Amino acid sequence: MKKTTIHDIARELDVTFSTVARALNDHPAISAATKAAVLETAKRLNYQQNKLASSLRSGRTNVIGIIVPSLDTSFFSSVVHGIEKVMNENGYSMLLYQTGESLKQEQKGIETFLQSRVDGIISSVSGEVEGREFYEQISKRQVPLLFFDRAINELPVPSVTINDYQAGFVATEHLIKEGYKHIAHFTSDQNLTIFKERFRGYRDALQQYGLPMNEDMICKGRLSLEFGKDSVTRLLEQEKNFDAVFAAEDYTAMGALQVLLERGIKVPQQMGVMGFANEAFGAFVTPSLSTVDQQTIRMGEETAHLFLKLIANKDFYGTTPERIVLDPILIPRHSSQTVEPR
Amino acid sequence: MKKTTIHDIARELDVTFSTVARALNDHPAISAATKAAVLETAKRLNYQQNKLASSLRSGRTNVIGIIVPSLDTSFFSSVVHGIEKVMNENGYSMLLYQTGESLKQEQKGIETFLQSRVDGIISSVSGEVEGREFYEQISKRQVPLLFFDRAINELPVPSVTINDYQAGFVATEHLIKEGYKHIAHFTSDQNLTIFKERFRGYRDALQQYGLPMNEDMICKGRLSLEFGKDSVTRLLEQEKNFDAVFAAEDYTAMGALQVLLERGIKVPQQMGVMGFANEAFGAFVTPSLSTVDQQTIRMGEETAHLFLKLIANKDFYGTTPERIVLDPILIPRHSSQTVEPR
DNA sequence: TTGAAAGCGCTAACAA
DNA sequence: TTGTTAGCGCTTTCAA
Repeated sequence: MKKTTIHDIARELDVTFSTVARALNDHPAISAATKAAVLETAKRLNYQQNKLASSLRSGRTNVIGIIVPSLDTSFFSSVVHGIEKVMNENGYSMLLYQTGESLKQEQKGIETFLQSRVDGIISSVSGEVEGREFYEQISKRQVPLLFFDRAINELPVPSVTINDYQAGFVATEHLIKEGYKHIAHFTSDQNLTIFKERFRGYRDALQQYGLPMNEDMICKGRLSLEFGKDSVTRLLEQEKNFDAVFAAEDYTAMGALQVLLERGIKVPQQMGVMGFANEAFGAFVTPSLSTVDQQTIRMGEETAHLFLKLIANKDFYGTTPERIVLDPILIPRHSSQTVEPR
Repeated sequence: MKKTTIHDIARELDVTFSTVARALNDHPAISAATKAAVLETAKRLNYQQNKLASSLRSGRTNVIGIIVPSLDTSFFSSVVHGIEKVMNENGYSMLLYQTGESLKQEQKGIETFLQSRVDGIISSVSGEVEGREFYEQISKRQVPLLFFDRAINELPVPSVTINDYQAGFVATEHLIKEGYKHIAHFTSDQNLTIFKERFRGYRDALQQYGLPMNEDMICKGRLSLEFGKDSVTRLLEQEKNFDAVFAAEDYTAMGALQVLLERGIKVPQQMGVMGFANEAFGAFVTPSLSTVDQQTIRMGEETAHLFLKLIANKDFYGTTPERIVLDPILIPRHSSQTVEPR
């Protein structure tokens, strides 16, 4: 079945194709009669606009590209959910690209997006190592760019993030106020601002409350259940003097929690545990896992709204990039709350 | 900055633009020298192919459209993860559309995809009520279509699903073999095959083992933690004679589990609980939640592979649709295993 | 209100 | 091996 074009409709009605185009696009200069006739014929012939042609000509695609490390993560899929929802309501479609934390993939994704002439790119970067020059290609081409969660602070790009420093601080402060004094920190070995900031918050909280920070109690690795287990096991076997764990991610915290319980160490009475990200399981485990919520869906929505606001303004690259910083929400649960005095 | 086109490169090198096009597309009939020169100039001028123009002309976009109810669900985001990964490796980009279980959104998504001239559509439908004629638009236009997880069996469309009947059967059978005799079933009120099949499996397992099915013990509603809590509470308060719950979804099972524990009912000794979907939390709760794994990432990969295989064949709509059915994997955990005899 | 015409940037068939 | 030519289907300006 050959596809119907505006020419087919024009032929059918004995008008020119530009009249048809006007009718279809709600152009003001068109008689109600022809418009109705065109719409009727379009429907009858099963006409469907060719966005490729229209975009090629007009220079707008109404498509934005989204780059995330992976969708197989509740955090990112949840943010993407929020972004898509809002963008969709505003007439945009979404091209999606997963990088798997690989810089090369990230570059490939951006190239594809640029070639597809997306109207904008929203990205959460893969690790801030060298070789990010390709982001400059985006600004060179004047394509609106936004970061969410993981931004490159050196670049003048608008972003929506949460205050990871504050998050690290309040998480640690909470543990301190609950009476824990020797708090270990499990974090990522990835070179990402988010983790450095959480660490900085942890460090400053200890300092502010006059507690010493012990380098031995900082464990870095690939965040995961296993890493949490291994790290806490190592600390225990080295007989380090610690009474709480603050992990930069919930699965890691969960691993620690499991080992502690297996070994008969009482949580929260003997040891406090604090995670990060508010994964669904945290509320269900026993003891329930204290954590920090990152407002994922809200982050997605804010990102989309900021994007829409910024592209409404002609001169995207002429204005100082707006950076929205969301507040993290501390979720204290049983793994860190000592009901009885110790 | 004006965008570079093949014409700019041609002018620079004093050749025609078709020579440039050939060089860029690795056409065999081109001298090594010109090719090198073109590539060098292209890079120097920051050339980037315009896919809109290329697709418009060639009739292929290398884009596929994916339709899911929501990404804010570990199941769908995980499957999409798998699909994107494989499709990306094979040179496809992915347009994403969430329906929020709304038929109208689903139709809108499909229309957008068709207008964008995607090379194929992969969809998980929103509820099999009336008004699905728009799917016929897809076949009319000869656009390859695939279903995953939620298929419309009446349509001759290839699909990748899991055997929900078998899943319902083995889950129930497992409970029976563990000694439970009065098994309640909590399921969705959505009119979806997947839930009807799980229910059918449940019913047949009871029958096969000579256990009566009691209509009072079938609860239908919007699957959620709350629904699980409410349902089990109601059964308890009505003093129904039941000793196990098989929920068609993990959060629902979790709700039931929480209420049981709160009321001091021992799981699994007094009551067995079985979920569905293998959500992350199931492994971490106490007692850990028995469930059925749906092989999400594998489902995504299989879907992508089937799609690639089918479009390699010219005549997509001429061949009988292949339906791949994956086996569910029973994951027995503590919530259903009575270690000691009862 | 409608028509005519140009062209977005590319692919691909045919000719030289 | 390279050039010529004709569109793909639409938007948009100018003219009638």
